[in-house]
Amino acid sequence: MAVTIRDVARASGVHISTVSRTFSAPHLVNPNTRSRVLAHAEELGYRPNRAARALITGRTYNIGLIVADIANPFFPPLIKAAESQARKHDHHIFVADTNEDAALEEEVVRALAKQVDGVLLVSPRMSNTLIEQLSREVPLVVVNRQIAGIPAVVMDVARGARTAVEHLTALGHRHLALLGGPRGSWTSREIRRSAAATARTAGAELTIIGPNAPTEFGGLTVAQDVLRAGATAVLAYNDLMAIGLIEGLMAAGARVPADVSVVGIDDIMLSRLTRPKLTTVATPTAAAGRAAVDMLLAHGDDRRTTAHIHLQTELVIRDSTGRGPGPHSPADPGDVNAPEGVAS
Amino acid sequence: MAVTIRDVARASGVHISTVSRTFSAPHLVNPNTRSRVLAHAEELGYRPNRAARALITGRTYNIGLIVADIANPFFPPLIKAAESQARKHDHHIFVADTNEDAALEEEVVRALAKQVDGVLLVSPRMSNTLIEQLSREVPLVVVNRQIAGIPAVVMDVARGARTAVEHLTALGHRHLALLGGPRGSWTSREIRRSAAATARTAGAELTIIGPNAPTEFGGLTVAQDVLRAGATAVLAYNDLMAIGLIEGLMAAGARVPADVSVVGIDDIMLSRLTRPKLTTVATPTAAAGRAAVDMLLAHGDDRRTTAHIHLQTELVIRDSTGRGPGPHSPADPGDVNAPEGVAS
DNA sequence: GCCATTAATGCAAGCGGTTGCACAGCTGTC
DNA sequence: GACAGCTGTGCAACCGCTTGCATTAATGGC
Repeated sequence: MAVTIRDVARASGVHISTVSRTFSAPHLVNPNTRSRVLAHAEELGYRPNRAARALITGRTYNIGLIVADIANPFFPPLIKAAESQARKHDHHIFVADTNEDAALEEEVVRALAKQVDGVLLVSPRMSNTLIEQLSREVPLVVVNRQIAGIPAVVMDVARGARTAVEHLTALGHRHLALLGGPRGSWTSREIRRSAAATARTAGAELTIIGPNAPTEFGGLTVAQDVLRAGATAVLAYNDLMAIGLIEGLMAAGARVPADVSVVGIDDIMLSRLTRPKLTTVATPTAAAGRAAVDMLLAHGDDRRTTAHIHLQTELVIRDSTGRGPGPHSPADPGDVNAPEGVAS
Repeated sequence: MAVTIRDVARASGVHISTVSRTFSAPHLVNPNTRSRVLAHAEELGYRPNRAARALITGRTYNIGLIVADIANPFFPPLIKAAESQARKHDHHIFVADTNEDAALEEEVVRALAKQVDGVLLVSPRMSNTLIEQLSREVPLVVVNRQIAGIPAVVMDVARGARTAVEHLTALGHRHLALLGGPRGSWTSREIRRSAAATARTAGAELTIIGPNAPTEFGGLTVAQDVLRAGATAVLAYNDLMAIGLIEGLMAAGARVPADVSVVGIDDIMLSRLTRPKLTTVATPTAAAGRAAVDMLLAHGDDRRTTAHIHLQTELVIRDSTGRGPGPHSPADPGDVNAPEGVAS
């Protein structure tokens, strides 16, 4: 049915090994022969079977990409960038969604291991130990997690969280809440650590709420907790939770940002479009996707590339944060509230 | 390095064919032998190499999924559902993003053909002829396109467009605009055909604007065209364009829905969260992803499954549509505008 | 108790390629 | 003109696995 190397060999009157070399070691074949073979290959529509090739060479030209939830708007830009970068290097991408389930992550890595050159683990939920173990079975690049000896791309959320908390305390907020992310999230721990340290320095109180599902619903359901805690400003694990929280706060009669300020993390497309527009910490997701693919492909060359790439984050101030009850720092503009802010 | 069938055979003291049969034809091997082999396989961490198996059986247990733009929020829920459904049947999914480029679609299908059992072509931009040709090289299931002889999953956008236009004319709008989608989109043509027919029946005028990029920016840039045309209601090819259009209209000083009503299509998550909340035609994207995978997997059994599955759409009335200048149908509630509608 | 079945396993070819090695023909050197 | 050294190609083994066929042992019918 499909055209194989044998068909091309027969048509060109050469041995299959010559056809093989025409594609994988062109300098070893006579230019005349080569062009004849290429012509016949073209005519027959021949394409080397990558799986067959991989059987011998060990290179599949495939990459596995494992994410917690494709439908979470944080991931698609990363997937898109990774796919595009991979294809630039003639690689294809397997995408798997683990539904925030650590056990499933392990299973999928193992299932994919044999048919990929490496796996990108984005925001994994499983333990470091397990990741280290898996990295002995298949080349791994981890995004949003730091593990000694494992190549990683991390976004500097700690700095992002610090900037966000400083923004809030500068606005005069003295009682902050932090909505934690899912259990097992390195990012969530980083944020908590950094936010706690920054709040302490600023002399502000910080109530931790969570872990929570990193979804709109996860934010929606803790609105009452935030109000009950008496916080006037909230930093959420991600934008989705921040948006859900705002919905929940409004439903409870609280105004954002007049009564409660909310900051998200990620700067997903949504954040510009909700009302009030969300103040958030922008994370370079596309760059992370590209960098992770690059690391994985470089990995093949020198075995022990265990570098960690750090990507900067940036606070984007929009309309969901405003003055708190305390004195605000004059350095910070007081009227960050948008004129088109939601009606009170 | 990796453990192969030979390692398991050696450990179990049987021939490799017995190990092979233990996994792919268990009824042919003695229960005692089988359990012994399984025990050793488990212990060694053996997993059959799917690529090697595929070489002989022709079944890869992989599926290709080709979309125009992963970052377009319409696609992720579909991808997620397809991936989940595929994994339920022990298949993995290659995801490729073609950036709305028809030529790239063809290239990717061909590149993937040898290592998948079939390809899901979601909202393809290439020609029917080319799709027919490709379907002779690899099993294809098309989503959002109808081609005789090719299995397809289509969402009934024609009906959705009709319902949307009827909604608008019932509100008293007499001059409508339609924002077309990208060139090559079957959905876009369906919408146009249906909207035109419905508008004619209702005696309303319909201005067609497009083709356009199916993005927020694509909607934003045609806001002026809409105003210039004098339309008081707009049906957009998708929610993203509708949202961009609303931004553009507001920037130009027009109020939504007071001056112009806007209806989108898709009901992406965003649509509930923007202000005003978007009236839109909900399309069953997750169901489409599942159905497409099911069709592809069934395809293997009886060769000529060329059924077309039709999925229903539904108009979701929110806050972006309101009364037009003409008489409105009493059957239609007049006060669809939300109380929290954007300030005038 | 003999023969035809049947059950369980081994053997080996082959899926579509790659690659180390052998070999033939040509070139250039002395 | 003999020989070393290329260059270009063919040969055959092999990657990890499946599968038709052969082989052997055990079973059952009469």
